[in-house]
Amino acid sequence: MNSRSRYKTKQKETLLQYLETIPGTHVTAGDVCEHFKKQGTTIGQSTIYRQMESLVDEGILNKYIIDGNSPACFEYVSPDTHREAEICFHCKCEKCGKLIHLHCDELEEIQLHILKEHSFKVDPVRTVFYGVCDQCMA
Amino acid sequence: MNSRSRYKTKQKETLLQYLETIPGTHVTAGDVCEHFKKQGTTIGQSTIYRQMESLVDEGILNKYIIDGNSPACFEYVSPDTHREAEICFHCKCEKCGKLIHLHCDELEEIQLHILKEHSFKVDPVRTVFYGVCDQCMA
DNA sequence: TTGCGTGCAAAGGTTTTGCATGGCA
DNA sequence: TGCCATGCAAAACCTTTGCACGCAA
Repeated sequence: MNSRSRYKTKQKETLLQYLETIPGTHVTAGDVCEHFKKQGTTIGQSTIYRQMESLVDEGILNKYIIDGNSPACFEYVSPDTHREAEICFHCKCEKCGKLIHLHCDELEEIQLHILKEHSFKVDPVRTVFYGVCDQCMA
Repeated sequence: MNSRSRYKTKQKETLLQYLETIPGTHVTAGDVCEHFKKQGTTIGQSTIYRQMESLVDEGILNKYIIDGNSPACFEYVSPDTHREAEICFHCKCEKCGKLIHLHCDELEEIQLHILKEHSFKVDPVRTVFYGVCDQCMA
């Protein structure tokens, strides 16, 4: 629940610059830490956790909790695809663990349907469909 | 990924007996541990975690992940509501914590749609829609 | 100068695992 | 008898927090 940051720091800028290069990709906080470590750029992990959390609050990152034990996934949402991401669901295969992006108008209708008929406002960012992917079905 | 248990043990029976008394209630693994500790019945926590995980595999328990840091929630599903649960989705309000059961033909179509168009077989028992209920919207 | 952001290390809490023992079939 | 389940403790894991220092405004 960090409010929007007030200072512009080198770390925050570096982090944001990196995230902008991987739109639509899922990364964990650990992934990001490792990226900077390999690159030689050192940003403390607490800073990464804290900054990413405020980026979520600012709507620049989406945060997905796939399952309780694996780390949370973050995804950069560029300003122009922001609206699109609002109607993007995720599917998690319970066999192989694969995470699939689902992008479909029909799913938008579902949201509307549930809202109107069942008075429930679904949050796609939080919601994950669990099931089995085609490869694992065979 | 524990497969169905083969032996019938006292611990498993005790655990199941307790869970049957609280259908529709959300409990964490920790809650269950504490319950037995207070009651004098001692079941090791590893056993509780392991048994509950296999009960999930057997479809006797549902497991919900509310958010990554808080512990996972389990819910007993009685046999007679089990079949219903197969075509029943759940909505979890993120504000008040209320759990809503959705039974609707349109949702069945969605499953079919995702299966045919996106080659993903959704498991309704595992899948939870997160969002905000009507009371909390006001 | 003020106080926010950073970084390190350590804590926090949940869940998993190794291994010897005990119980079911 | 053979093998699974249990239980304890410790590990593993992700994430948060305390505190002193440095840097932005």
